[in-house]
Amino acid sequence: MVSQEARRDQTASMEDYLEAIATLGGGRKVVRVKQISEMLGVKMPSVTSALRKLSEQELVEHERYGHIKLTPEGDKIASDVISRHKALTRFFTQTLGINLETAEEDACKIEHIISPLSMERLAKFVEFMEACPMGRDNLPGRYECYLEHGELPQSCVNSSVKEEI
Amino acid sequence: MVSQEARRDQTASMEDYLEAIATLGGGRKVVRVKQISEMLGVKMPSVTSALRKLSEQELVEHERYGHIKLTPEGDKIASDVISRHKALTRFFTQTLGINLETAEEDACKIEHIISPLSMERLAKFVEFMEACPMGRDNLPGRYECYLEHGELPQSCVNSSVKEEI
DNA sequence: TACGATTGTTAGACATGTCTAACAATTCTG
DNA sequence: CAGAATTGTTAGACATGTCTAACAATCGTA
Repeated sequence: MVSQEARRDQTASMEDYLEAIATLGGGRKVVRVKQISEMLGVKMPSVTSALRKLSEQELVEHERYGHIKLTPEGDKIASDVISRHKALTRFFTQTLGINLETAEEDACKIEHIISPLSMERLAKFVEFMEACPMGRDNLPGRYECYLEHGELPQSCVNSSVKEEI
Repeated sequence: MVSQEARRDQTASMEDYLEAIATLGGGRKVVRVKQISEMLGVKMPSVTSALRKLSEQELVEHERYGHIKLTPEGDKIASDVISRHKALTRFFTQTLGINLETAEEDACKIEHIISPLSMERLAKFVEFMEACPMGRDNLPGRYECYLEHGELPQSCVNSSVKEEI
């Protein structure tokens, strides 16, 4: 089972730019340099510079003072980054119980460096936790309990398993 | 519950150097520039350059052609990085079933960028999976099953839950 | 102990990606 | 529709961390 991801030969920075453009341009909205700069927390010249590089690679269409638009190839990479981002965010929020803000921050960094294999497995794990009748309900509960007490007292062990079977 | 980690104001690179020195110097063994360069896959001048920076910050003791040794402060940071590395590796191998090599590679990158909160929760999650009588045994099994079949058929659901209660 | 091999250092080039300052194009509005 | 405000670009400095090439120190051994 080979996953057909877009080629991952972009730097973390360039992936961030592609991701931002895809996100901002979602509903065919016009994408502006300033929006990108604000979303990524960089200054506008950094965006201009990145757009030039991405244009040279034909991942973005951009002419001076003009439209910013992903090419099909750029969009493929962006979609891939976004799907990694989503899976990671779900893992952090749903499995680990992290707040959304922190989860997004971590996802934003890890999405660029995690191996394709680990990414695929992690995504599957999240799916599993959502699909599994035990995992969906009991496991997070038991994990919560573990977080609170630092161990699994008998009451805790018993309280959340039986009714699921 | 505030975890008292070493301050995390080092770059990923510098953390890598500290980690390598700690690992190589484990049993009071002499640490050499060449070993560090091989372990990290960089050339020797990169190591020399890094050692100078770390010396300036008093995280490493190093004089020209001389010993390489972590200061107590450097050792604190290194230990912290190593503990993150171990927890991440355990997560990837035990929870996700990733091979050790890939797990180590991913751990090596993520250890530098994951937030303290997510790191703490992830470590707890691994502990939980090991401690939980259900998690330890059944959950990985069911997850394996899910990996293989892409869903949770009834037989799969039933086969690994009942006997644990 | 002196020479050759190995290890370590220095100097300086290079790649990436950021920034500020200055300038240019575009757009809004009176 | 002209000037002001906003947005975008260019040029060039800077930080990080890598590399190669050349040189220096150390070590093992004949």
